[in-house]
Amino acid sequence: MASIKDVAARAGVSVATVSRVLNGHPSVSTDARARVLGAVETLGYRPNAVARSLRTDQTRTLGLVISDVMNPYFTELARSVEEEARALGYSVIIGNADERPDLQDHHVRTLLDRRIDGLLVSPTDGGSPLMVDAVRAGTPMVFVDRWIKGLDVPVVRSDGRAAVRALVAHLHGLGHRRLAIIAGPAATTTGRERVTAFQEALAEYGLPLPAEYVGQGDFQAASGRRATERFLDLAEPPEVVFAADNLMALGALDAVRARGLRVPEDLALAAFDDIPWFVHTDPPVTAVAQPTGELGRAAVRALVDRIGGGPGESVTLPARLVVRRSCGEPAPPPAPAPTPTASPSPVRRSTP
Amino acid sequence: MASIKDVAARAGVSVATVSRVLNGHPSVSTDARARVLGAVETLGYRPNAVARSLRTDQTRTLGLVISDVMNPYFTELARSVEEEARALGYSVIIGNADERPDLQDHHVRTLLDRRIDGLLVSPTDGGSPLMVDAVRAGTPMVFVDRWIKGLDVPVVRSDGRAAVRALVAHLHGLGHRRLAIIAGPAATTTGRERVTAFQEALAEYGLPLPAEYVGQGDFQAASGRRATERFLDLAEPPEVVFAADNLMALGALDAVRARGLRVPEDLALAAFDDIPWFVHTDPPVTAVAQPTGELGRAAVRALVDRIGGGPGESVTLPARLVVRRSCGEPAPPPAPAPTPTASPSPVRRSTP
DNA sequence: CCTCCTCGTGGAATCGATTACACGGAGGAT
DNA sequence: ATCCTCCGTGTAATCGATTCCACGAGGAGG
Repeated sequence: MASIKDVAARAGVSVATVSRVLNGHPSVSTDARARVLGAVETLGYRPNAVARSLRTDQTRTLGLVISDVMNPYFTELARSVEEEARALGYSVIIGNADERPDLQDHHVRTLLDRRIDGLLVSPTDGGSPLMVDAVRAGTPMVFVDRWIKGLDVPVVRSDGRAAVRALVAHLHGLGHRRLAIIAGPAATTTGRERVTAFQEALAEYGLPLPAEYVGQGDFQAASGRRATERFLDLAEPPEVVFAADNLMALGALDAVRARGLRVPEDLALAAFDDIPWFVHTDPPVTAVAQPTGELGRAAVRALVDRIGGGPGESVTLPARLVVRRSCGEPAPPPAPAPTPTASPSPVRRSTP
Repeated sequence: MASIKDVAARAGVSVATVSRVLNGHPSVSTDARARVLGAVETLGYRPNAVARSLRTDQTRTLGLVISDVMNPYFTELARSVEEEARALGYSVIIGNADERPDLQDHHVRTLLDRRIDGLLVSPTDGGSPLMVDAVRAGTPMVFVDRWIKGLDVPVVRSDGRAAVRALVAHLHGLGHRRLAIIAGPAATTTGRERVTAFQEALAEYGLPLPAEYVGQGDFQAASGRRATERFLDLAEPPEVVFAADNLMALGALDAVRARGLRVPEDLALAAFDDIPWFVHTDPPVTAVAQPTGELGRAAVRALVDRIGGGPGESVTLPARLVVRRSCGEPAPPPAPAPTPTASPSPVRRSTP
């Protein structure tokens, strides 16, 4: 592989001049520039990013550590992050933590070793010492979706409270009174917040949330299934199950089907996180939709701002309710337009 | 951030000794080793991977360029690739080409600039000059799923012919005679192969595949929708549509639903690539399942072998048919076991 | 005509590691 | 007692870029 020396030799100039041409420095004669460019062309020279990074102490790379790539929500997040980063001249290295703190640490460590310029994290747990140290050591970091308390790190996330309130209103309007939730891990902010939001919304209608109506899940399909089975075994099972993420909703669907029951007739179902597949399930699933793409882009912008020495502002965007058939709403009439029915429920604009 | 010099100073040894301790060289006294390890600990030192890569000319990083991260098949592939790579001591940088040759080139170029040790590609098109040059220049490369003709690069993929034959047998047994296919882009091997396999299987039953029963898609949902609409507009529409990937199957489902028709009563549906969601769609979709995880792992092993100077053997694994309800098969009775019904159709072992 | 700037250029230091080579001392063989 | 081998260690070159500094040439201004 040709190096800058080869280019310099072929162009009859010094490596300094080659570097200047490549970096657009003004102090280069037209003649020298042309010769260098010619040599670059004929040699097919490409600068070695490793050497460049060592010297400049920047890699123009961002790290993204997410909890589960197989979760469509995070897949979409990763995609929007990469797009925005590319637009700003950065590459992204994705680390998949699979909801495992040890794997999360592995990826954070590897990313740090590679001297990425900044780190985007959706923490799996309450915060490992490693991550805390990295923040203290001054690694530019931004949390996305989930976050860790007590760290001075910008957070980019969505506020689902209004949408959850709209969901409860929708359910209440359909006559449902016994509502249950499958919670996420208590170690994650999203795991706790969604339960709180649900509980608060229920309170507005004078509805209780008994302990046996709170299932414990881990954001994976299997746990949603187990929790739902437990609900169905109750002396007085709930009429509705609200799953705190899309995979657990899938597990719930499994559980209902395995017993030969039907959604929504025997048990209604709603989910946090909307994904394209929910349009095509049997029945289509009512969900709280996050502005995933926006979140990813805002997170990258905040991180790049931090890297540049800025404050890196936190951003909170509102989620919205998407009503489909899984809670008992009559199906929309078969229309030429196949797009999912957006709910007419109130949608509040964010204030960052 | 502490460097090797700081460690050397604190331990009272030279940088060479520190390096030797870190790399497990035998020629270090127990005393020196202890002091170095102590200094590493107190300073929280971590070797700079950038500097190390520059010197050793290896990054212990693999590049993976896939056609579409939002496609669950590729997501799963990426995940298994990362797992196997991690087990072998490598990191993976994923590039998402979004089925766009220019984006694919962008990622290949970036990856090459970063001096990744090897490249795993599922080519979007017939092969850009960039990729051809990289191969000629000696970049260790392995194709996975799709490949490019005429290059001496190992290919890890699955052979769907037996499964497609089993599918056609299944359809024929259900009485279907007018079978259509939504093909992938002709520029991809998988786009062409799946049509050929389908056509050959039809021929075995003396069934034709008229030109108007071959829809042209691009592996994205929208194209599946358009192709299906065209089929439905035909004077004599097909009884079955076979989509060459899962996203186009989703589009087909959309199209059928948008007309107020039903699957499988009005139009049966089958797909190439099985994904977890097909169990939960309305109706559950019959699909040809690739051993995705195996493919990812085999691809990594082949690539690492190449990197080590080995030949990097090609691998072909058989796909299998998973029968569900979208073609008219009666639903399996609601049983406690929720796992998808595996077909009893013949499965051939591969010969690499 | 001399001085001073500006401009284009090259030499060399530098980033943080790895590693070839040299060297001094200890221990074994003769 | 002498020589040869290891062994542990340090010095310094090296990877491929960027960039500070110095230097010579040429033009402008006095």
